[in-house]
Amino acid sequence: MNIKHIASLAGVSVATVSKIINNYPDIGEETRQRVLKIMEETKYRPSSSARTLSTKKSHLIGVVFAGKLNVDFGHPFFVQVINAFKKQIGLLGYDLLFFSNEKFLEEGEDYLARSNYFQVDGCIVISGDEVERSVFDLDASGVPCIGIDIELKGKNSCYIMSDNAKISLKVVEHFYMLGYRDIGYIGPERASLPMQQREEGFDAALEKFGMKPDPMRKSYSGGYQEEDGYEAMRRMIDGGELPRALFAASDLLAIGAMRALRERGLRVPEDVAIVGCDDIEACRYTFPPLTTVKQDTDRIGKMAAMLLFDLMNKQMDNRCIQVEPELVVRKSCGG
Amino acid sequence: MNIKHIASLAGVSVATVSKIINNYPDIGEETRQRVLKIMEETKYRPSSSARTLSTKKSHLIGVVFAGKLNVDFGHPFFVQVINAFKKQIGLLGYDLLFFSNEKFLEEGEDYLARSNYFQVDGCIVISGDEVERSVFDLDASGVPCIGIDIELKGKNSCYIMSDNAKISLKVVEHFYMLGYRDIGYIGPERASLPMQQREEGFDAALEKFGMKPDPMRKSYSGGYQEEDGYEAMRRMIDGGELPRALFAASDLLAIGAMRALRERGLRVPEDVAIVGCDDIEACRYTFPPLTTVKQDTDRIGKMAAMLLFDLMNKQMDNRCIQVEPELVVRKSCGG
DNA sequence: AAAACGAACGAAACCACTTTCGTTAACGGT
DNA sequence: ACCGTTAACGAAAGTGGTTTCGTTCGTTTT
Repeated sequence: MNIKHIASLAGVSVATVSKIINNYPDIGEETRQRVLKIMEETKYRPSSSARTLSTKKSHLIGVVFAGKLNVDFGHPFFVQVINAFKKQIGLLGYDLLFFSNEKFLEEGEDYLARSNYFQVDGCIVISGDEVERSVFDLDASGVPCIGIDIELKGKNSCYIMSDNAKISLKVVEHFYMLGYRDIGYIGPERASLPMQQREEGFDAALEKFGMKPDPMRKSYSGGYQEEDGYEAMRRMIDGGELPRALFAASDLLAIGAMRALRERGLRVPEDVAIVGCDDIEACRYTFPPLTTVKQDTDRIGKMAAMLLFDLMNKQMDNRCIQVEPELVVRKSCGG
Repeated sequence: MNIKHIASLAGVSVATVSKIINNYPDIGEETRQRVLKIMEETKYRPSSSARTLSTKKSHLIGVVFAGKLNVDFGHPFFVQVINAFKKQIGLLGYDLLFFSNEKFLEEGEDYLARSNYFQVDGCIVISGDEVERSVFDLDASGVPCIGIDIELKGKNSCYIMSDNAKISLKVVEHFYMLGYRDIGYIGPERASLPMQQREEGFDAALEKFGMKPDPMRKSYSGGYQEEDGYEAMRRMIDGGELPRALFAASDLLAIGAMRALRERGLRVPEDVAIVGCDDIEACRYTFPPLTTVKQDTDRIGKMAAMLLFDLMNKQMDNRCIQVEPELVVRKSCGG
């Protein structure tokens, strides 16, 4: 069932049918209704590939998980963002295409090639840790891109992330209000931009409240996982200088740290208060429930969609949007 | 940069280039190499839409989340399955297209229409709770479909789910070995097929071990969420008949039940032992860590991909595959 | 009544590729 | 020298739409 059938059923030309589909104004009302009715009855739907072929617009958004394979559907933050993004971009008439990196990595293909192949109208790129070069090729190529937690500099790109300095500020402030003057930090060492910002923001916040950063109260983790937090915490305990309050740069890190603490007979929050970051679902179910800073993933995803839409449809400057974080107080700092 | 450019650069016809791309045998080795070299240098990639248009194959798999909107990227089980599925289907050369239900629900479009529009080669449909009619239209249409946790009967469909009866059997057996003779159940009442199977399997398993099902030891939850488990547990506590062991048909339910127990001063596992189902990430971080039955999501996803591949490429009978579950012992039953 | 005009519609080129079928030339066999 | 065969390649007809540019015809203007 294609446009030709519809045309002949309605006794008009294919051009006319096409114009009706695309809301051209130069069609009489009676014919429009007649054709519409036939399309309805036959459940006709135009073919997206034929359409894409002639218009160069696919109404598809490519989704790229940048970074070593751990950033995929399993990543809680990513999942929330993409969920919100999907809702909003769906409302705007786009569908999501997930590039499968498996096959094409082995064949040496890259994201740009995939984007061209499918003629996606734009891409959202979400970054975990280190980012492969091919992501920046894509960015530089002029395909409209919006980056989450990654600095994209292409002329048709923008990027969005939480205000990470403010995240740290909020936790330090929270500790300070609770009377803590002795605050440690756990986070990955050579890390993504957001993580760097969190650490720098942490140091800055300490200063702001009249405390001074102390390298002895920092413990660097290899990665972002629970296990990494566990290791980092153990090293901090064994190192001797145990702070009374601790900011872990991700919830998983915090959860791992709590496990290490518990193993050594230390109690949260009595012996050490702790706050995480991200507000993944698991925070609510730990013991004690973890105080954390929520990244506003709904807003990030939604903004990403709207920004990308603008990027695809009008000229725009490259810019970065920061999204306000929110402290979520649970039980891991007492109270 | 299209096939015509390549052809003229190489001094051959477009037909020849096309044949080279598609590995036709009737091309001389020298010309093949020459053309290949040019394609390499120009980074040429054929257009997927043109290709789809003429071959009717898009190499795209449609992903449909069936059920009331809660089944999306936020659903842990779904996410794990789709992740494994994506890996395997990616290896086979397919990419994933997520239908955005937002827009098209409001416009009265359905899954079948979307599938036709994009000419997806097949679909994976993942079911949470109740399933809208449009899913069965898709199933019946002959588009190759594979269902996860949903019984699809179309002639080009298969479905996969965990062996839910065995899940229940394994938990009852576990409790039995630990000496419990008094086992309760929490689960949704009017529920999806897997949930029904779990409940029936539970009853059957009790009989098998010489215990008898007791309605007083069942508490039905409205849904699948933590809150639902909390409510159901409270009702059970207030109802008076508190079993010493409890099987919750999902981890979130179990986590909610644990919260209700703790609130009433009851301890897990001392006062009541509990096991959940699914093995979501949070199980590891609850207090105590939750013993549960792991659905083998890797295997489910992978099998789904391979089955769908067969469905798309050869004639096959409709059938159902059951996947073996695995008990994961943590701390919520003592020991 | 002739000219001008606008509304409604269609012819045809185009998008980038696939695939069938035909053509050509070289080669081996007799 | 002639025929049959095969290897290597190209012409052209699809595939299902979109869009430009006419064309036709009824209506208004002068």
